Amino acid sequence: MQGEVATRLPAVLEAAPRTSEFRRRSLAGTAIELARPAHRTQITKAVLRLREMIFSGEFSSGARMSELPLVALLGVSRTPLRLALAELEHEGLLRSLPAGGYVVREFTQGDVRDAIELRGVLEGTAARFAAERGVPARELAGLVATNQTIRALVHRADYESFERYLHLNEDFHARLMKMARSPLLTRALDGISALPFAGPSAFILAEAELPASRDILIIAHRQHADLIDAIERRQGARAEGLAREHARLALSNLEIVVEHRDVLQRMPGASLISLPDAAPVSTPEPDPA
Amino acid sequence: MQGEVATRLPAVLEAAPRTSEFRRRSLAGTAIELARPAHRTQITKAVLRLREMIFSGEFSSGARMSELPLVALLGVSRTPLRLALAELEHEGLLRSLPAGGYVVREFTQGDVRDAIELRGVLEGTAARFAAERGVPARELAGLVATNQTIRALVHRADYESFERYLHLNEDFHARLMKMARSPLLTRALDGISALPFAGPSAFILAEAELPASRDILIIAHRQHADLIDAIERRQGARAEGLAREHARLALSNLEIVVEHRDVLQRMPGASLISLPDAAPVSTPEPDPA
DNA sequence: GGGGTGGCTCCTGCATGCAAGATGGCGCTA
DNA sequence: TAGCGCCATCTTGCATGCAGGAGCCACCCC
Repeated sequence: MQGEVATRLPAVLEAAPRTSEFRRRSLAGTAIELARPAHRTQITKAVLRLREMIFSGEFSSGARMSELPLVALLGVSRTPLRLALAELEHEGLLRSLPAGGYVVREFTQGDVRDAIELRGVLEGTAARFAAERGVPARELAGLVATNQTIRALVHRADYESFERYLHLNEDFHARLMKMARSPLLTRALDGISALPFAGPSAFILAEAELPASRDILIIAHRQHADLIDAIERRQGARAEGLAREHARLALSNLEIVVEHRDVLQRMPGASLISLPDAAPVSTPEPDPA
Repeated sequence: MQGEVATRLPAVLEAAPRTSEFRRRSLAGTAIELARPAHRTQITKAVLRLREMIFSGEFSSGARMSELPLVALLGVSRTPLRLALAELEHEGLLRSLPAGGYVVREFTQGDVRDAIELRGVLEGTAARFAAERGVPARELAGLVATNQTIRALVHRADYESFERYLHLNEDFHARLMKMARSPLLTRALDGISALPFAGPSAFILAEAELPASRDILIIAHRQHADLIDAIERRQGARAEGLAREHARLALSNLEIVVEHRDVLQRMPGASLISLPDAAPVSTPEPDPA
């Protein structure tokens, strides 16, 4: 089984950022990307391509993002490229230097921990808002249906199921956020979930590859169900606590994954995370550009 | 007394956004502004000026921010202006249109409420982090000293004291955030506090002008003290709850202020808030540009 | 031999010209 | 008279040229 898993992993690895991207665009995110579906503008073309390259580790963290090489690489002019770089800085993927210019940002393991905790705080707030303010029955039914579909997939091991699980999980969290009816909260959460390791499906990859952590899917499903129950019963504090704990599942996965560096390094955005002891990533030379 | 208050109010109104600006720059915010102190670049020049104009209500919410008029107005070229507009969009002050271009964003009273609640959630998380992770005694002493200085000002009614209070209050909240030692949390909070009505000193103006709400300063001071106590005792949940409730003081002020439209309309950023029933702001014509 | 200084090169920030698309108004037609 | 379509203008998106500044290397002086 492990063999088949390893064989089909690349497809899943490709799917993950795309799913996340879909969520970013379809939910709230920057209206620019929402309005221009594909590569309508050079800016979005550059943003999408750069984000993909950063996630896939083609730029080491700390690498300088000089404009002229990127112009040659992406085929866009400097003007839209600069807008794209500014966008990625706001997303947190790049860091601007005092003297000008950008470098790929580096994240510590503590940053990852905080990002996950912070997502729990914000999703907890969303769950509390939903419980306190009430949710139309129809909307709640949609959430229930999503989770029931998830239930059928939890125990299956094939990879079509896994991809569907990823999508449904994103969908569940998106529906939950929508129930809060708070644009500012959505915006704040998007600012966190834009980081590749902070989204609700970030470390799910580990659950697929490492059978020991597959139980987490069962737990996650139960937490979803309890969350729905709490919202339905208008139990705000319980809903908030459940959502926080639910996010902390990713913390467990983080710990599992740092013990299995090979799994971690195949995750999108792994090259951005600097681990304290071991070799950071594959390439020994940090600055090829 | 009320006379003197009204006479000196404009100075305070001018001071408020400047203080907030200082906090944004000095804390974490966008590294661009941190690196270039004054108007080193045309971008920051445009951002600062536009933000000031939006806060002071020179653009009505919904007004289109066309580039060429702004170029003539600000004396910068279109290239840095576009960067500045993108920056303000990320701050949440502008909204981008599907067809291109930006308009000044409009906020409902519910948005204001959510922003305040959200600030409470994030500051609560900061307080919890500080309590859970521990704070060096020296740093805690600094927070105590700040709050003791505030204590001396709570009962005074002159406006030098008031300006000092504003500054000290910002300082207190900045120190608290620093104690959390979480760059991502700081970033998330900055994303909320950038909104003119969401910062920790947003509605303090009401407390100065309306004697009935002056008690709130006393309550706020006590909450600060309790917050310090909770952090010192490593009581994370208590610290979180206190910080949330502390933010909700601003909700009280919001309610007070919507009853006194004249006070509200002199606040920075008031023109961005659409109130459900009454006339939106002073100017009857929404589009002077 | 080491440190400081001068020059050079690369890079970013800014301005402006051009083109495509959207929007609004006006006129024509049914 | 109302609706539709076309045209003109305005506005944004993009590309490129230019200048200023920071960083680096080499060379010279102490």
